[in-house]
Amino acid sequence: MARPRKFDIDQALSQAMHLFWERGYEGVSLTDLSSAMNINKPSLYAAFGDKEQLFRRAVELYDTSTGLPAEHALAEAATAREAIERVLRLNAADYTADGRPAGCMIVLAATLGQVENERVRSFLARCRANGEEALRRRIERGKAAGELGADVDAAALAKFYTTVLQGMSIQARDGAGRETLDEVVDAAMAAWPGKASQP
Amino acid sequence: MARPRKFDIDQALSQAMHLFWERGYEGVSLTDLSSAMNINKPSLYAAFGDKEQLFRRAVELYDTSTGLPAEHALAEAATAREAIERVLRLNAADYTADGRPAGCMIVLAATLGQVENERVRSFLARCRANGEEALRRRIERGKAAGELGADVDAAALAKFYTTVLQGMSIQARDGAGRETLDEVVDAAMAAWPGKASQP
DNA sequence: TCCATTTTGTACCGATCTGTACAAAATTAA
DNA sequence: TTAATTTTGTACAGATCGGTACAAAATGGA
Repeated sequence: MARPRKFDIDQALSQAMHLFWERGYEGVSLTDLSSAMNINKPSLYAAFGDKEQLFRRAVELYDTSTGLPAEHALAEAATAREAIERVLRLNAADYTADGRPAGCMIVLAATLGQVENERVRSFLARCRANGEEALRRRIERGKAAGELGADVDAAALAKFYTTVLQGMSIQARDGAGRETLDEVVDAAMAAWPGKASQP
Repeated sequence: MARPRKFDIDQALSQAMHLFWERGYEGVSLTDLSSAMNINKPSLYAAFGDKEQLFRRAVELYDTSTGLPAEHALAEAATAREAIERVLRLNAADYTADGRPAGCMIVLAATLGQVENERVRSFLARCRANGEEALRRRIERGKAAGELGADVDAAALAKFYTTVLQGMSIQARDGAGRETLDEVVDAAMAAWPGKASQP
C-alpha cells in the first residue's frame, strides 16, 4: 500500500548501530546518521522515532546479536569457571575484531555526557547490570553444583569479572589486540577461587 | 598593572576540572563553564585559551593532584605486590569518595565522541598509557628485587591491573561503593603470580 | 483513470554550540 | 589628571544541533 520505502529497515538499523558503537550516542548527529544510512531525516523519524529511540533499538540489536554467543557459552559450558572464561575469551575476540568498532558498545557508547542525556546513560547502565547479573547466576549455578565452596561470594566474583570485561573495552579502544586481551584474561582467570574446583 | 582579574585562576581551574570530570569533555559547554566558574567567556578565553586547552590544563591538574598519592604508594611500598595493591585500594577509595565525581577523569572524560575531538581522546589515551607504564616499571623493579620469577611478564601484569582499574571507573559510575570496589581488588590481587613472593 | 495513502526530498525552525568584536570599567605609571 | 594597559560585560557571528512543515513522487485499490 502506498509508496514503498527505498531502504531495508534492518540494514539501516545495523548501520546506525555501527555508527553509535563507533562514536557513542552524543558523537553521532542526525545528519551523520541520515547520510550514512542514506535516509533523509523525515524518513528516519518516520521509521524509528527520535534519536533516543533509534539508539535504544540499535543497542537492542547489538545486545542480541553480540550477546547471543555469550549467552550460549554461559549456558552450555560444563562448569562455572569454564563458562566465565569462555565469555571473557569471546569478548576479547569480539572487542578486537577487524572491521568493527573496538570494545563493547554497551560499555562505551554513553559514559559521560550532557545532563539532558541521562536517560540514555542509565539505559546502558541497566544493560550492564543485566550482564553482570547473568554472570552471577552462572556462578551461583556452579556453587549449587559443588564446583565452588559455599564461602565463595558469587556476586563479588561476578562483579570482578564484569569489571575486567569493562576495562577490556577501554583497552581495546586504546589499541590492545586480541593476544593482549587474552593475556588479561589469563591473569583474570588466575583469580578464580582456589583449588576447590577439584574437590 | 591594569585592571585586575576578579577571579582566582587556580580555583577557577579546579571548578573546570570538576565539571569536566563529572560530565566529560563534550558534556560541558562553554556556557556551563562560564556560569559555573562565574567568569564570562571572553575572560575565560583570555585566561585559558580555547576549550581544548582548558580541558588539558584541567586534566593536568587532576593528574597531578589525584595521581600524586598513587605515585607515592608505588614508590614507597616495600614490594611490587604491595605497591600495586595500595594503588588499587587508593583508587577504590578515590573513585567512590563523597563530594566528588565517581571514577577516574582520565578514563571517563573522553571515551567516544565526535570525530573533531579525536585529539582530546588520544591525549587522555596517552595519559592512560603513562599510568600503565608506571605500574609496569614498578613490577619490573619487583622482578629485579627477586620478588617475582623471571618468567613473569611485567607488561602483561601491568596491563591486567590497569584493566581492572579502568573497569572500576565504570563500576564506580554505575553506583558501586568503596566496599564493593575493595572486593574487586581482593579478587584482582588473588591473581598475583603465584607463591613465588616467598622464595 | 482517479483517489487514498505513505514515503521522499527540500527547506526550514528555534535552540545551542564554540568563539569573538567592541566599548565601558578599573587599575598603574607618569 | 592624563595616558597606557588589561579585564569585564554585552551582544553577536557562523555553524551545527535535534526535529519538522510541506509539497512532489510513488504505490495499491476502486
